[in-house]
Amino acid sequence: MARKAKRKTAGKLPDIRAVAAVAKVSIATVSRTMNGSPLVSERLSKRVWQAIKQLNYLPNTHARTLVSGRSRILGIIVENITNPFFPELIQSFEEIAVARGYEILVSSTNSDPAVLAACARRMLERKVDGVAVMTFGEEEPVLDQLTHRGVPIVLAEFKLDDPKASTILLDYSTGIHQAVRHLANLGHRAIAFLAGPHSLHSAITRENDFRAAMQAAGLPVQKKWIIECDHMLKGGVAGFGQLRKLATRPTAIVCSNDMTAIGVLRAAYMEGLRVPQDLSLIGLDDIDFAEFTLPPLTTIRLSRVELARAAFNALRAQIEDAGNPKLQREFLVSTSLVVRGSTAAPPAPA
Amino acid sequence: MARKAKRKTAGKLPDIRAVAAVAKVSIATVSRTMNGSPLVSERLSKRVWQAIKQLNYLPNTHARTLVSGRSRILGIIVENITNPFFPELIQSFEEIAVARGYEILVSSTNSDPAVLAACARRMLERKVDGVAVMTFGEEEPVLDQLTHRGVPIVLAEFKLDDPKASTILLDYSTGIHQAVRHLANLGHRAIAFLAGPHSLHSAITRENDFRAAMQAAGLPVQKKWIIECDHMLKGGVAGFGQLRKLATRPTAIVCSNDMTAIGVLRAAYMEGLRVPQDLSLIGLDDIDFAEFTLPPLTTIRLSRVELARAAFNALRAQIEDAGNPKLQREFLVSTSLVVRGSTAAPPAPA
DNA sequence: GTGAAAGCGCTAACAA
DNA sequence: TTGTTAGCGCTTTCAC
Repeated sequence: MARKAKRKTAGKLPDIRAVAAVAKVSIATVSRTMNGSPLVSERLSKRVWQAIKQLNYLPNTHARTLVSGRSRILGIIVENITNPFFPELIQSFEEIAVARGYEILVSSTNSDPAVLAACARRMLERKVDGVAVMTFGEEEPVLDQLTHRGVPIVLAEFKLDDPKASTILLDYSTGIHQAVRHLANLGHRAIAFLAGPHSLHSAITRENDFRAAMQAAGLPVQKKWIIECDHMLKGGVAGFGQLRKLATRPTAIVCSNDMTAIGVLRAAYMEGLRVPQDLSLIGLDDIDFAEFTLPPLTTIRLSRVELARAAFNALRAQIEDAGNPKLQREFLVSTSLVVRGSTAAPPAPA
Repeated sequence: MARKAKRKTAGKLPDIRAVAAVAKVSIATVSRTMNGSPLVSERLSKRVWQAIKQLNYLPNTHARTLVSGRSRILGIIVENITNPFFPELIQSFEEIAVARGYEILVSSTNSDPAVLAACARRMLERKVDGVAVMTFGEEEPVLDQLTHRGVPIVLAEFKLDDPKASTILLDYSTGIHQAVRHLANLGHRAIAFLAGPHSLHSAITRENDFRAAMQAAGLPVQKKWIIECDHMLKGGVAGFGQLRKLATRPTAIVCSNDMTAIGVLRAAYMEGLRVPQDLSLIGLDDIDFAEFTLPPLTTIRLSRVELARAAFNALRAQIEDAGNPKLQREFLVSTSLVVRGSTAAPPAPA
């Protein structure tokens, strides 16, 4: 008997039954009201909302998820939350998702496949409705875990042959061609490229696009001037160091991302090299910082907002339009050159 | 009858019953095994784990949460994920939390109380076990929502008179005193302070500590040289602009955070002012970028790792040691000056 | 339109 | 040590 009494006693947070009791309706009606079912009469709906307010009731998402099978949680896995590109991406993604009634679960892998696997597993346990995999490479094997269980995913730049996987194609080519042409127009012929880690699809794509752009501009591609870095500040410093050791040196450097470029900026400064007078420099991403470096960085913009929106839309389509055979599964995000202060004509030969 | 058949059919993900069936034990034994109960014999435990592996079974956290009342999710609310200080903090917090079996839910408020309220609400709905509120101010009213429902929280720098609330005290004073003394030793007497927004406790504390440090160093505090900024890059530019308009100008600037200092660096450069020859500059936080600015930024380090650890420990104590009357509810994180290249002796008077 | 009732997958008494 | 069973709070048939 003490058992039954419990139900009535305080201490417990209000549940749907409490609301139903106050509103003098059934719990089904409360549920329907909260979920915006058109079947509920206005009279009852009003009573329900009032009871909800009065009790300060909050629905339990776990119970909801358990029965409905949908969590309204979206995962977003990024390569490295410490690279400002990603927080900016996460921010946009979160804004869009929250506005549409989704929660997000963020994970950063630091390019470690084991971490990725753990993330995927945790997201599976949390029953995410979809995952945006913004790691830009190295991910395929693990991702099967997700798609095999029917969880929609969206990848940047990599097509997975699975109906549950969508792809965001990044058109680096346009931006990189613009960058190389910009440099060529300024008079540069000796242009280096500090690439990202080859474990990333995106890094390889960017590098290939650079080669293509050089060719298109009729410029020679020097093998020694294409150096694999790590997309981090330190990598830029190291890459620049390697370049300096060479007998013949480039007059301009295109970097696979802004962090690398900022590292170069720092390294060049330490060596007494002036940017852009002695060396022209172009980044990629256009993170917020790019505008605040010394000099402000000329860079190839990759819009986080566009990317986030594409990722969300891809997922939403998969989730809410599941049956549709004509589902859009490919999205395109473009890039374009932003000219600031880190590029100029090459120094006159000595 | 069709109903019953369903249970056996494929399509469904394996649940605890499936595991029990394969292992030929009861579901209770499966549950106990997964949760590491010492009651399970090794013989059965082995069978269970094998079945789990065989079926590729993943427990449903929502079901778990629903019945146990604990979600093993920790919320972390930051002021602005776009300020690199916070991703670095989140990264540490996540690492610690995941290692201890917790998931994290991240939210960024952009200092908007309405957003904070929405975050708190969503976290309540997701039944988080605790929340680290790393917004550094403006938060009290909303936070009651959390504590009233028995959710432990930990605040930076602000004591809430609630048994469920813990506090992390940040000892800015030490670092700021070191900074001012460092400047004074170099010969500076005219030192400005670019403060953070007064809506933040931390900003006010930092400002007060600056005043105290100036006094302690026997230096005059000029009202006009204390300017409220916004802790963002742009704010630093603006604050520097205001300083430049003054008839008498400082020879050194201490900033309430690194972002502000980096903004100043940029603005000074645009005006042809050299740092540190013409102007000395000190930041606060020591974000990863600080080492890579031109010149490298002298700054007051606030360890994200320490802060994250303190936040996690505070929460864990509240959650897992709930009953304990001798719970530690105050934690201290220290700061200290890191001298790099943005400080030097003041220019000789003209 | 509304309500009654059957679970969603799991944990935690309690019984054996 | 192991199994049985009653819910956790909600959505969703299915009746009415």
